[in-house]
Amino acid sequence: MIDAPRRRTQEERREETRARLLRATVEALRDQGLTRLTTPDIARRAGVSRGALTYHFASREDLLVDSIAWLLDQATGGLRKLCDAYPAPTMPIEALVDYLWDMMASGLFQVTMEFLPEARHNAPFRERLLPVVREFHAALDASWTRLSAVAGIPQEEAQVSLNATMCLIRGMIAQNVLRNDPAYYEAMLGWWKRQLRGWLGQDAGAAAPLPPPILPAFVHAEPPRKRLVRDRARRQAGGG
Amino acid sequence: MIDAPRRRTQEERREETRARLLRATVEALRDQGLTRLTTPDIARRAGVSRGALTYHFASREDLLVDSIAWLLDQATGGLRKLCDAYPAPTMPIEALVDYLWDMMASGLFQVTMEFLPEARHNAPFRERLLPVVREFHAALDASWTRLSAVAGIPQEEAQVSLNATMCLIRGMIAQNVLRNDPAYYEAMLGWWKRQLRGWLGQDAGAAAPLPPPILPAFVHAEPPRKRLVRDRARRQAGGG
DNA sequence: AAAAACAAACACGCAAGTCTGTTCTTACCC
DNA sequence: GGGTAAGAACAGACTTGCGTGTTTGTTTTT
Repeated sequence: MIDAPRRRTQEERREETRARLLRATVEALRDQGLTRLTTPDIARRAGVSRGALTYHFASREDLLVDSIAWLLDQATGGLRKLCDAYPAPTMPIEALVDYLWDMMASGLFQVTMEFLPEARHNAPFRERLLPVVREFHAALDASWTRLSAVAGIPQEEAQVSLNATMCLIRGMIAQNVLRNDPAYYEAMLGWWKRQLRGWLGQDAGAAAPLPPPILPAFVHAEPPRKRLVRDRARRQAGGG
Repeated sequence: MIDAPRRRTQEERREETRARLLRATVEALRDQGLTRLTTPDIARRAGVSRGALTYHFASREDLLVDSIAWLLDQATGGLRKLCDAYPAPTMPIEALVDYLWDMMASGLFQVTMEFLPEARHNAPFRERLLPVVREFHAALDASWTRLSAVAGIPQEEAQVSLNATMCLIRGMIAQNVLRNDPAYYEAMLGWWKRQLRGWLGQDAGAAAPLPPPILPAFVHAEPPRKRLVRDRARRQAGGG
């Protein structure tokens, strides 16, 4: 027999629906991209009606902003947890770089690449994003400071080299879209780790256990084609 | 009196119109972004009719691909010219980094950020872009090799460090969208130049004359609002 | 009973692709 | 070499599809 849907408080209903929508939006953003991000799609993914969506979020843009904030919050939390995992001993720099890479490459920067262009051309949207992103950058800086403290490294040096690490990772992920060449990136990241260890004056360390990623793994699916490809969709007779 | 429009050959007409459309597309892409890139807009910018556009390019996507190829060709040419400018003496690494930064930040990577998400989610589009981008990457690698030769540096080392430079620059430009902080990037780039000079075993060099940028300077205008911002467009009574 | 939460139908705008008609070049012919 | 037919190049109207925001109606909780 099927349980009748348990009675929930209004707040429970509200928060669950909103949470489903936020997560669905981020996943759709990563898997389909911003241009293919439609409110009917999001509602379907979240398992709610479009009416529920429009009830909780007045516009698609509102939903977007809140979803991005949610994602960055998750990332901040993971980062904090990582730092907590290395209180007294020195954090192996390789583990840090690997963690940052996984965090960015598995979802965070994929999603960022989706909304950055919109932020560039849509001032109100950008303004709403700025405080959210500022908070994330502050969390990064705080992490670098904590790490430099436990490792006994000049804070200035840690800031610039670890922020540069983030930029390097961003650039690598961006390039990866049109240059899928794992060896290239592995070599570059390995080289970078060696440089970092030199700057920060560390010896080699063991690999570290990392907190789990925020989103489930992404498989490149490409479901129904939209818009931009209509002319390419003509099927050729024959051929398998 | 007004000159009657000079008689042009079909090829001249064709090439001029196509060139206007390619350039207009790239500029629109940079100034308005891919989501706001409409064929009526492009035609207007190019000073041709929409009919002319659709005559020369069967689809918006065709026009996009050709425009990107054109842009990357321009960049490749500039890079080659830069290398030619430093045949015998050692290229000052600062000049190289500055050139790459200007090239990427003034248009190339701005535009790239626009179409990367589309390439990620649109396989046919991506496949058409791959050979174009491969050629660009090959031109980069060739430049690194040439530079390493004149500078007497191990080629391997030059490849990885200069490709890393490109990735670093990409990441910085991406971050710049939501962290407009010139001092931050200047410091990072300066730090990076010092590191590079160390690896490549150079002394300080004078600033170099750089080839001109591909596109005219961009001023953030944000003309008519589209789509995503409709709800934000409500004007408040009063206020200046 | 009232309000919050949800559901679904409606209307508008817009851009891409298609199509039909017009102007400009070229090639051919006498 | 001038006139003309054919085709390239251009111009603009039309059609369709789709996604957003809106609105009106229903269920659930208070």
